[in-house]
Amino acid sequence: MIRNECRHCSVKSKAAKKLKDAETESLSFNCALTSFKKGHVLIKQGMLSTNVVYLRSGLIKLHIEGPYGDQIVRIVKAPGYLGLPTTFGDKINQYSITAIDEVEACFIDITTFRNLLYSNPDFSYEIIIDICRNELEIYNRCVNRSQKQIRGKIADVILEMAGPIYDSDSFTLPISQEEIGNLIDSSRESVSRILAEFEKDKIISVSGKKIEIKKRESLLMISAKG
Amino acid sequence: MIRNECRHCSVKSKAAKKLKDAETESLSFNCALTSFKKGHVLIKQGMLSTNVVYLRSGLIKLHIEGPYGDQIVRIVKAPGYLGLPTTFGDKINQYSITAIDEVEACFIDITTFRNLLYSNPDFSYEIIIDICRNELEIYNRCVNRSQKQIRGKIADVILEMAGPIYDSDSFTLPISQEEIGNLIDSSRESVSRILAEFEKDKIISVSGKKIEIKKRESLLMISAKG
DNA sequence: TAAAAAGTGTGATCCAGATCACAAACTTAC
DNA sequence: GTAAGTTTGTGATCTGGATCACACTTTTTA
Repeated sequence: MIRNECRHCSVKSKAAKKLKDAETESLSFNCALTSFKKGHVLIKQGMLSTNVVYLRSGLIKLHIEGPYGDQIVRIVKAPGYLGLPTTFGDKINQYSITAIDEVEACFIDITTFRNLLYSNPDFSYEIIIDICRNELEIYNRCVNRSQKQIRGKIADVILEMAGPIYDSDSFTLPISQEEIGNLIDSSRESVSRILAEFEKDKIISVSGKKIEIKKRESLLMISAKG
Repeated sequence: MIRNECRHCSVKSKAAKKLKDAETESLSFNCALTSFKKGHVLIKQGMLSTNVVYLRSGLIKLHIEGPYGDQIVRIVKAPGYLGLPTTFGDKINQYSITAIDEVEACFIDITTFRNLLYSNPDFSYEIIIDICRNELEIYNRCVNRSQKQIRGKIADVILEMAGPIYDSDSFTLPISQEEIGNLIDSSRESVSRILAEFEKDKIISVSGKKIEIKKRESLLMISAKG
């Protein structure tokens, strides 16, 4: 399963540029870049964790088992770090991370990760920026989830898949309709009905899990009007 | 309005201990600790921001104007930093921060704040821990908001007020019923009805905005069963 | 301290979307 | 390739909570 060794795989962009300076030593570590297939659980809610996950490629879902079943909080695309909160708090994972696509990732020991943060301000800075972005994303998602109705939320999911996630108007849904329901707080049946409706209105075409956007403007309108 | 000068007011706990060492210089800055009264807007959605806010004391609400009105994302108690995302992203505030209590805060220039992060790993580390905690909080809030029904959500609000926020079974609600609605995604009328119900069942006693918890176990039960 | 504005209580009505109940299609596994 | 499991489609019914409507109370303002 292991594909190759991934030296400094976590140190990218600005931080990476500084690898030549005095701090190089403390930034060096090896981690095994491993690939996992769809469905693999990288982080399991309720379990003790001693690693941060660096997601090199692929898609994951961050989901929480709530009082009434599983809820997908968000879908995250590589690259990025996962499981940071556990690095600091009580180390029991508060959520699960599951691959919803073929995924490449490596596990970085918490201590190594902490040293990295301490020894490299650029790295810390990047992490902070990253988490802040997440924070904004989740705030907006919260507002959308509660203020829009199903049609608008499904339009959003489709646009997000086409846009940030797959970068194409034609893509294969990486999750089931039930999971879409868990992502937008609605039932499997409603998702099915709305998708059928969109298809009937020639806004999208559906064949199995393949979706193609036919009228992007319509989706944008539906998304905007709540 | 200015109460006093607040040297190093942002550098607390571990980071503060290191003030004597070589990095002291870069950590030194003055900021005016100011007090604001209830309703004062510290950060305004849509406006350009060049400051991070350090909240020294008091309570604020973080709220977002969505497609269908204002939604309170969360209520935050001092101490802590506010408005971090704006420090990095496009500098346009994505949300508003409004005092819902008498509040003491100071504004730290973004550049100063960045230097602080760069020059002090302990400080960066604390900030990361802090943001991670927020992240978890907001994830859980998301799940609760969508999986529980009104009774459960109101029970949660009351318990949160009594617990983390005021540390007493008897407190004065810092927000209106309408705002509680905006916090838990429900209407003003429903909040009113549920509070009346709780009072009738002798779970709480209400007089104006004063609330006293009579049967904490009942609230916990209501919260738990969704 | 009176008038205006903001906040609250409570009934009556309505509706988006959940839930139920099956049938059909698609995926795995042996 | 057939049986078992999983995912989807679609009607019929039900319901939590929104919305409307209006009286009452508390707070703010001038």
